[in-house]
Amino acid sequence: MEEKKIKEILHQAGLKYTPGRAALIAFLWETSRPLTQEEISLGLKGSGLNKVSIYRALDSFLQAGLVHRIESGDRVWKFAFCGCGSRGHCHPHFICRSCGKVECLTKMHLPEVAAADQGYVIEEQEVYFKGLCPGCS
Amino acid sequence: MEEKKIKEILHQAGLKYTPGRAALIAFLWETSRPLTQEEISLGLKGSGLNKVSIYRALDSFLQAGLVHRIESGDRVWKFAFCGCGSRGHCHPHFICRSCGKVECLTKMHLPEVAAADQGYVIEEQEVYFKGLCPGCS
DNA sequence: CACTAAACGCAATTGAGTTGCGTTTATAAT
DNA sequence: ATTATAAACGCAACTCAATTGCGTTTAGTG
Ligand SMILES: [Mn+2]
Ligand SMILES: [Mn+2]
Ligand SMILES: [Zn+2]
Ligand SMILES: [Zn+2]
Repeated sequence: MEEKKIKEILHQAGLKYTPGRAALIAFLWETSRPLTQEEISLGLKGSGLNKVSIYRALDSFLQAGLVHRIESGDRVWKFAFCGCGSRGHCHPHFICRSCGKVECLTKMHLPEVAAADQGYVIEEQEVYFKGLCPGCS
Repeated sequence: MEEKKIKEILHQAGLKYTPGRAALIAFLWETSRPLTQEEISLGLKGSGLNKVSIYRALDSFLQAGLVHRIESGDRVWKFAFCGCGSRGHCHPHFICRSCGKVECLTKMHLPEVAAADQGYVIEEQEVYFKGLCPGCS
């Protein structure tokens, strides 16, 4: 992603532009798959942020609706860039039980939620498909 | 739940009958809502199992398909009794963003999964609705 | 250039869940 | 009933992803 676009995204979210955040966004963008903090740290190598700063940047991105957060069963969060603006999820995710990889199924859209029982207000939904990915099946 | 039924469930799962496990199953059964280890400990008071033993019992129940496990966003697992036998989930869950309560939407059934892209094997799905429960809306 | 709030790095902390290990108990064979 | 054995249990110590505190640096504004 071009620096200009990243500057625009951060500015629109009311966040300061920093080299670390730019690298983080670019990396999430090009990977286009939910990543753990550790994967991000490895991917960014020296040019990147501190572990704590990665979590804090991702938190602010999450608040701003720039990323979404996945918990795929092992109590480790994964983060993916998401242009959709919604704070929730706009597509289902696939989780491979063998290699643990998580994939955004961006081609699929979540159905409009049918009104639930009386009194319930449904604001967002989260859908996971679990099984084996092409590499593992 | 009657003791006889619990004995039968445990035997069928290849697990020993113990007072602690019986109390655990009975409590999950009567609560019929996903509970954390801490909630279970509080609910069972003195008559119950040690924290570690609760986790170990729940693990074996999970393997046997007697319970299912929910991760509702705060990195704390919740467990609910589930007679359906499947190791996965047979219904969606509702998560209240205000009070944190989780509910099994047993009246709703998960749709048959449409065959995904080539190579993917979908074994189970997990569906969460997030919003406000009747008490919080 | 000066100012300020936001962002950052490091070290220490938190807490849900796990592991090791010695003891107890359910279950089935004798 | 007695014994044998594997499963279940309790306690203490541990793991490790994520958080917090705090002093320092930096981006953005004027
Ligand atoms: Mn996604
Ligand atoms: Mn349920
Ligand atoms: Zn895989
Ligand atoms: Zn609520």
